[in-house]
Amino acid sequence: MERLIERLNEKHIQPSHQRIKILEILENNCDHPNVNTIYELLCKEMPTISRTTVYNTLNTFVEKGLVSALTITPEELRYDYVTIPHHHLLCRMCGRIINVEVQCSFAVKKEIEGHKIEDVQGYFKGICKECLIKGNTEK
Amino acid sequence: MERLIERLNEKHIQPSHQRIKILEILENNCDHPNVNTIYELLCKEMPTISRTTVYNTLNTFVEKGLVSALTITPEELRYDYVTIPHHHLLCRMCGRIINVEVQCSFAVKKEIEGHKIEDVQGYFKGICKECLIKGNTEK
DNA sequence: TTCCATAATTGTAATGAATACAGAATTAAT
DNA sequence: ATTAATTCTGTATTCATTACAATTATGGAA
Ligand SMILES: [Mn+2]
Ligand SMILES: [Mn+2]
Ligand SMILES: [Zn+2]
Ligand SMILES: [Zn+2]
Repeated sequence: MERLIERLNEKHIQPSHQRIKILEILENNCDHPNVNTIYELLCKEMPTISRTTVYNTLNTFVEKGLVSALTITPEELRYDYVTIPHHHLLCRMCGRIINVEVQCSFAVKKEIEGHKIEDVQGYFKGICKECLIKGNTEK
Repeated sequence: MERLIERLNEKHIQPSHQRIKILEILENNCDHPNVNTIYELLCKEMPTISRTTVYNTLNTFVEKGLVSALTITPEELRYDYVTIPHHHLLCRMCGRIINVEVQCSFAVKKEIEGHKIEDVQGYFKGICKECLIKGNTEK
């Protein structure tokens, strides 16, 4: 709680109740939730929250570099509490996005073929370990 | 033209006029156009084409593995005539998506940390070479 | 504490990509 | 030519996201 307020202050974001709660949800949900998932979790504790507030807050967080947005699924943005670059796996069975440790030599380059690089995203699509174990392999 | 029909036949897609034209546009536009760009180019030669046909056709192409769809921009899908895996650069100034040669050792793996890998996408965000030369570096 | 300016939140309307669907047109088979 | 299947078209719908204006909360000055 104090730690969350601290993180908000570091990025010069006013720590309102809504913002603290949204950041807390991001911290506790490592499978990169979308706006709707965040909104529904939020409703349990803040029944008056507005969907617009969730959108506004997440946009602010991304602009200030507090969290990152992933464009992996075509339908919607997914949000990531972690901003240091890392790769992801999108499971086509359960829909979760899972962090993957990959040390890619190109992830640190600032220039490739004359183009200026500011951000790197790497992702895999497939079936996650848990779904494989459950035999959850065809829909 | 014959080559395009050949490619459609290989994938068991009936080579209708619309499909041939759409495939031709994809072949001639290497910056990974979206549906609207394809539609507007198409209108010049086929004024009666329907936007729905563009969507249907591209969905068919992707399902049959003739072209690939890129989820790099959050707004829309971008389409790629090339299906063999390669990396991309999204230019935040001109919006083009440019192919980048990167030999990533992870792009060929079939399994990572217990997860089954079926597809790999890697992309960079930044400013393309042409925009840098033009000094087109701040919007 | 009270007042005021600013920022944050909310609800509704609007936008825009993508899909659903049903009828029209085209093509292929008989 | 007739029929059946496929493709194409236009419209309506869905859904994520943004625009906007009104309301509420916040923080500082008096
Ligand atoms: Mn992550
Ligand atoms: Mn490409
Ligand atoms: Zn899974
Ligand atoms: Zn550019």
